[in-house]
Amino acid sequence: MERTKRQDEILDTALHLLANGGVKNLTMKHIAESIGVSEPAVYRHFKNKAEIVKGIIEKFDQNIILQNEGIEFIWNFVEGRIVQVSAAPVLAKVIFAEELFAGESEVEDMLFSMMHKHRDLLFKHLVIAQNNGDICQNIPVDALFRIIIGPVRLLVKQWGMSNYAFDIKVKGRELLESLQTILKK
Amino acid sequence: MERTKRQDEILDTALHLLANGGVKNLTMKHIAESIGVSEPAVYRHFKNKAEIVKGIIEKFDQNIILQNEGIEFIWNFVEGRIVQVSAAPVLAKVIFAEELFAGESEVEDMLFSMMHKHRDLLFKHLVIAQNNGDICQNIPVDALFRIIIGPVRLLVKQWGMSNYAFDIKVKGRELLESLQTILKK
Amino acid sequence: MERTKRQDEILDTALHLLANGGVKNLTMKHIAESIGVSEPAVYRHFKNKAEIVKGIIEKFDQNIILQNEGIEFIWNFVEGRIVQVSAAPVLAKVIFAEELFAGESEVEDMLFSMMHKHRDLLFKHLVIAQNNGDICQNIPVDALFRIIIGPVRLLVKQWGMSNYAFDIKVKGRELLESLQTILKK
Amino acid sequence: MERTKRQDEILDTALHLLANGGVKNLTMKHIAESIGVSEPAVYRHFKNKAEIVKGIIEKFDQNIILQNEGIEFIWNFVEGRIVQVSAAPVLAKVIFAEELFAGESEVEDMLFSMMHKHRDLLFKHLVIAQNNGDICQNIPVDALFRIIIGPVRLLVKQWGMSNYAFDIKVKGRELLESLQTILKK
DNA sequence: CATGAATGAGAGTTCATTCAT
DNA sequence: CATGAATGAACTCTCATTCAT
Repeated sequence: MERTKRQDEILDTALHLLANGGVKNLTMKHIAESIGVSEPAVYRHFKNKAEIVKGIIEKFDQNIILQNEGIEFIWNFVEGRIVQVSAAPVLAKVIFAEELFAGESEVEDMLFSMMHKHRDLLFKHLVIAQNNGDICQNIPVDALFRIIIGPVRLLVKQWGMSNYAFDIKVKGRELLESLQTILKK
Repeated sequence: MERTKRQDEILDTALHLLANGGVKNLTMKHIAESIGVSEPAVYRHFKNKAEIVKGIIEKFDQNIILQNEGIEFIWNFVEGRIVQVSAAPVLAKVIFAEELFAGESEVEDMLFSMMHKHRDLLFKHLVIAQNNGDICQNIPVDALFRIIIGPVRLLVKQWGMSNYAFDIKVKGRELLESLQTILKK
Repeated sequence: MERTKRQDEILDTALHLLANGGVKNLTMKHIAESIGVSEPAVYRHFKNKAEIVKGIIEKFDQNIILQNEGIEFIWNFVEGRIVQVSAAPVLAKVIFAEELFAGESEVEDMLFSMMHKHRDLLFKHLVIAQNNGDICQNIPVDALFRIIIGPVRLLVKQWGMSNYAFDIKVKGRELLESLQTILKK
Repeated sequence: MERTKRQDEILDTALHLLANGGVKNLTMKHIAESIGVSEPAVYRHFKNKAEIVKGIIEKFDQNIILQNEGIEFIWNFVEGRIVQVSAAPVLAKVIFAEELFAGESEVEDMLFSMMHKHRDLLFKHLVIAQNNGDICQNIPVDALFRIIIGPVRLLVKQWGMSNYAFDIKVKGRELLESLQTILKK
């Protein structure tokens, strides 16, 4: 889905509004004001507000590097999230806040399927990693999944909620190494 | 803060509305309708909507059993969360959704200080556990914190988002044991 | 369907707005202004604009006197329309303007079933009248129906469009007598 | 007023929009979409929306055959309406719906003068017919006018509202013969 | 302790129209 | 001859809250 310059501008603005002030801050009026046009002008570029929200969600979808396999894929995925978020800090405030869109079923579906896509992918590579002996085999895959992704989500959330009070790259690396240490064998 | 019967009823209703339909579902009108009174009647029991939201947040505060120390405290805390949530499933849909209240600074502060209170407590006992040799010492405390709490939060969230599709007690136990396994020594 | 005083006031106002200025004049803002309250206040009394429109339509439904039969019923019906309209002249401007509500399917259905109810009733009594020899028998019932109702509708419409430029009771009586004259035998 | 091809296309499209969905369906956006151009493009061909509406109204004006006189003219006029409408069925849905344009005074005037022109013409020939003894003389001319035109209007309206559920030529002929029967002498 | 009625502010959206290109 | 982008005005409707009863 190709986007015009204005569409990108709107999505960017919307993301920022969402990050600073939550859902109740994400209004068409605020979007319009932020980019300096009238409200109806926004409708030239997005059919309605829902389309804008969906546009934001699409930004959450990390470009997963497919060339890796097994344990490599896992750590790459983790690192990728940290890089993605540190490159666009506002994301930290909303990327794991699925509840923000509760009640808007179309958006909920998007998020749900995105979550499942990622989970299935990670599961697959976790199994490969276990079979290759690159990761501990004495704990179930779903626990493994939660033990890896849970901390990453929490780290990102803390970074956002603290208004970027620490260096997420440093703490991200620290977390990654810690995970590698305890999940070895 | 003592609560009248009606106040409890309102908070309960509000929590359910929030869980099923998100923030945009938590309106004074819906609250009033759900408990079968008029809107002004709700104002007899709570000064305004913000007070209701704060009342909900207070419910999140887990009653922490203070008699334990070190590693015992940690695992108890984790188990406590699972018990709390399985006893009141709607909590699963909102308890870790701090973003829901973004923009309402008073509420944000409440959540922030609650999070910090828990974190400080866990930090303290994690240090004790490390000093006692009950938990691995080769990873930093904050990483340890994230590796324990992150997965718990994710588990609870998945349970809520899946509409309680699995037995959280079983998966909670599984997660606890996995954490104990990998964090030993 | 019992109506409160305010509801009657709103329906009355709405009817007048519709009559003077057509559909594009029938806005919630105009209704609110006309009765001297704010827009939201109107929503206390009607769930939405559609309910108001439906309320107006219900007013079109003539109270049909059931005690008559055959030819008596027919002429009574015709007279009833004239009386109804002369008692509430604004009706003349909208009562036969089914097209006003085109596109609002729920309202269209209401109008359609009301039209059919009246038509069926008149058909029944026209047949009785023919069997009794009170009306000419050499023309089909549906033509008879159109020859009686068509002129009544046109008369009412002309009265409304001319801004009540003539005495509808006089012209109504004239029309009635003319119909009786030509449809005799 | 000569019309370009594009202008005819626009008027045709507009007429269809008006017939299917009423006034609220007749928007510049819909017109533009229906003929596959942008909105500003429509303004190349008509100064504004009012001009388009006026263009539609002009289509209502029946080409009256002037060679007939008296009773011949009357029946010809009636037949002409049926032919006109059966040739362009969408007309049936709007041609007698003067209320559709209520509030747009310029358009109202057009309709009013068109109605009067036809009425005056028919009056003139009705008088001739009465003088020639071709039609009953014991009822006033305006009643006669309503008794002839009223049923025709109703027939056309019923045909449109029923979505052309019957053969209007058959029913039109039936109506015409019925009128001729009862108005004889 | 509760209600009916009301309100200002603001939500998302659509309208006819204009202007630079 | 056509478009993309924009706009002021207006639309229906919902929000949290207040006040007289």
